[in-house]
Amino acid sequence: MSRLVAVVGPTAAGKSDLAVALAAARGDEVISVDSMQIYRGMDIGTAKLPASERAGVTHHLLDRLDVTEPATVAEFQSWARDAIDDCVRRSVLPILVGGSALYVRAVVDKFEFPGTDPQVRAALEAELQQVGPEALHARLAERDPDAAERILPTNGRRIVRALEVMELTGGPFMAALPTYEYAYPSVTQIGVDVPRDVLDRRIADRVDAMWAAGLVDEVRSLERRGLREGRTASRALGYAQVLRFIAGKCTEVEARAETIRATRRFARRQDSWFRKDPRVTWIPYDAPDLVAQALALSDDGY
RNA sequence: GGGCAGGUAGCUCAGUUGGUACGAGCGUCCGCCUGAAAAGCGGAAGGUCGGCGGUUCGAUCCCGCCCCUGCCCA
Repeated sequence: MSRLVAVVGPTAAGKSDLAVALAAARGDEVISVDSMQIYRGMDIGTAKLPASERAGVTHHLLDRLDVTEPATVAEFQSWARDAIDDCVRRSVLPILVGGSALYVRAVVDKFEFPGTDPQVRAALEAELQQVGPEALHARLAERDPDAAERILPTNGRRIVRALEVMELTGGPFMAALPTYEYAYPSVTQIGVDVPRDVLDRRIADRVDAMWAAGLVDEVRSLERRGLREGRTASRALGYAQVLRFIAGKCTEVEARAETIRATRRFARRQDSWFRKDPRVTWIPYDAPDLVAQALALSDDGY
């Protein structure tokens, strides 16, 4: 019987600290479910907990990829499941911490990804550039009306993926998320609840702190390691903006302001994603007994 | 005291040669999302067009006065 706990919520809510506290309390381990902390060298901008603040708790799935390597959900899913199995085998409770909502669901829920093929993908993407999303959408409508119905004609990305899956599998593309169904016998999802105005402030403060901590230098050195060519890594909040600044496309002040704006937007997207999941139990971020409450919830699985 | 520019959506600004504000970007709110998800995409709500008076069938746009902001002159 494998149990697991997941700490979720928007960025800057305090998930990492809570997860460490939970793990430290019982000698358990943390599994990071984060699409950007997976990158080596992306530390400041991803608010990766420094080893010194991990209280000796083992963290899985940090620093796995090079900045030039693309990250993908499907791949991450299998890594995370391996990490979970590894913990379970040793009778350690895996504590997932994740702000990447789709990643969390892909790990925790029954979630299967059809394959992918670089060739097919590249061809479709080239075509998207050429003819635009509407034309591709029209084609999708012929071959898979249901999918076309669910995907807006302006969303090139999803249209390409749908067509790719069709070519690969010959079957239709499930253009909708699966129902909530855990892939493990006992899962506890704990949400860290922060009011928006407070969160907005925390985000601004954190971005300022990142700048003070040397984010710009971090990006410069990662740029030398190919960050700019990294498909996913180059898009990370803060990194994308600093890259623009370094390229002379905006001022440093603008880059920082834009990072704050973009992070807030992101936090709202995360929030609406996690709020939708009725299985999440929310705890106020400033509850004096936050850790105790979370521990109690974690025990419900016994 | 005089001159000039300006006062239009929460913010920065377009615009109407007088006929119900086509506004835009950002922000805000809401939603979608299956191999880029810290990505990608969509929808909505916001305005007595600085105030008062006048001209006019009708003024945000014309006239007068006033208030506010910035710059210049004295």
